[in-house]
Amino acid sequence: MRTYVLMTVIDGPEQPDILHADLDAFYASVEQRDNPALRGIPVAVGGGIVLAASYEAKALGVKTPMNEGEARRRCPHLKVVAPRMQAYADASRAVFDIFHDVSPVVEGLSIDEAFIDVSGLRRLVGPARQIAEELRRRVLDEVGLAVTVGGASTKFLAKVASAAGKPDGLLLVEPGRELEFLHPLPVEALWGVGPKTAERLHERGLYTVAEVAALDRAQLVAMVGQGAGGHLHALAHNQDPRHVVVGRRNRSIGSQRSFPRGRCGRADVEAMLLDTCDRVGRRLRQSNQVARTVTLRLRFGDFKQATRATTFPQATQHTNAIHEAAAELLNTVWPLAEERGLTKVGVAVSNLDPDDAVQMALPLFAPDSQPLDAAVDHIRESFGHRSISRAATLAHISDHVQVVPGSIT
DNA sequence: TCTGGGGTCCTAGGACCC
DNA sequence: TCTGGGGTCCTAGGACCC
Repeated sequence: MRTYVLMTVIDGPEQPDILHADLDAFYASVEQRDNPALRGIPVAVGGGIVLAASYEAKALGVKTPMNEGEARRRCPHLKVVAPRMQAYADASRAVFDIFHDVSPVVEGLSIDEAFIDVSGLRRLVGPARQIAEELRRRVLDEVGLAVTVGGASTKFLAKVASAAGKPDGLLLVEPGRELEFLHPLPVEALWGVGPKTAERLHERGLYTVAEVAALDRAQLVAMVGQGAGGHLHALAHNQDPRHVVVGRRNRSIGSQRSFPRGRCGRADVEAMLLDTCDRVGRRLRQSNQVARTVTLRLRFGDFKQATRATTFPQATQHTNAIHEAAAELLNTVWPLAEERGLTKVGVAVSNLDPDDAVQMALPLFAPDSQPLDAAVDHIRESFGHRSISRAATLAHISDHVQVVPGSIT
């Protein structure tokens, strides 16, 4: 058993540009905020499985995702409350409003964390520490939640810093002292190192980031593959060129459901499939996007997973089309599912494009008088993304096109 | 630790085109 | 008739993150 000493780096006059803000034990904290009887005691949010645990519960070994029985064994006085997703969404929105008020460059990562670029604010507002303190104070005063903030010169290290600063902390890594902070940490601190990769690194005697950093890229690539190897090498040297990106779009939308083995027959599975397709379709339309690929996700009795996918020539938003495709995919794997037993069914759509771009583009070109390629190029240039990815799509929508002469140059 | 539901990214192979 | 490189798109699986 190894132990690691976490070194605290005190920030000096030089201050980092990127903050990572992470709400502490988010769901559980919202419950404790809204119900005073839950404060100071171990609380888990969930039902059957723990979705979030308060710090009092974490201290007794309750983690996510742990099943409720195990959690109660570890913590007999655990108070388990049912999730209230709407309350968490509302709290998240209020917190993100504060983030946006503090800096225009905010990149949400999930319901409870975000990167914030403060590089442009030094002159206007002040250094990172001052901004981070203000942010923490406002989130506590205005929303009633504790947020931990990490700051560093890269996104990756800012995230590591916030993890090290938890709970209810602020940890800034002074520029120039990044490796001093990073290298003593366990390899698991590196973004992308989960159980499998950690095991492979441990097998070769690598336990700390410093030990990974001492290897050259080729050695790491030989251990864990091209992508992950290069990635690990870069992160171990705090090389992470990613910028904080505003308004990133989802690449997929999905919904899934699990159930005990043997519980569901074909009719039940089909009902669940229709329900998940309906949820996915609704969210797709709400987000003003269209999708071309439908993926059916299954988990069998042995917890092995399988996916089956199909791609339409033209994008759709309709529940019916999604459901037809998913039902057809289910048909093809049903013998396998019957043989092995199912424990999960899910549907996801991907290959997303903004719907409004297609709608807005319709009046812009004249399919009869312009070559399709030119029209496609024009739309792509106008909207700056793969708003239409195939001539087939264009041919399909051209029925609805209004001709506006001279609109293509 | 007997395993939720929402995602992201990478890899590898095959089809297909020039 | 055979051989080739480069590129894109699609499917399937897997690791990882919160």
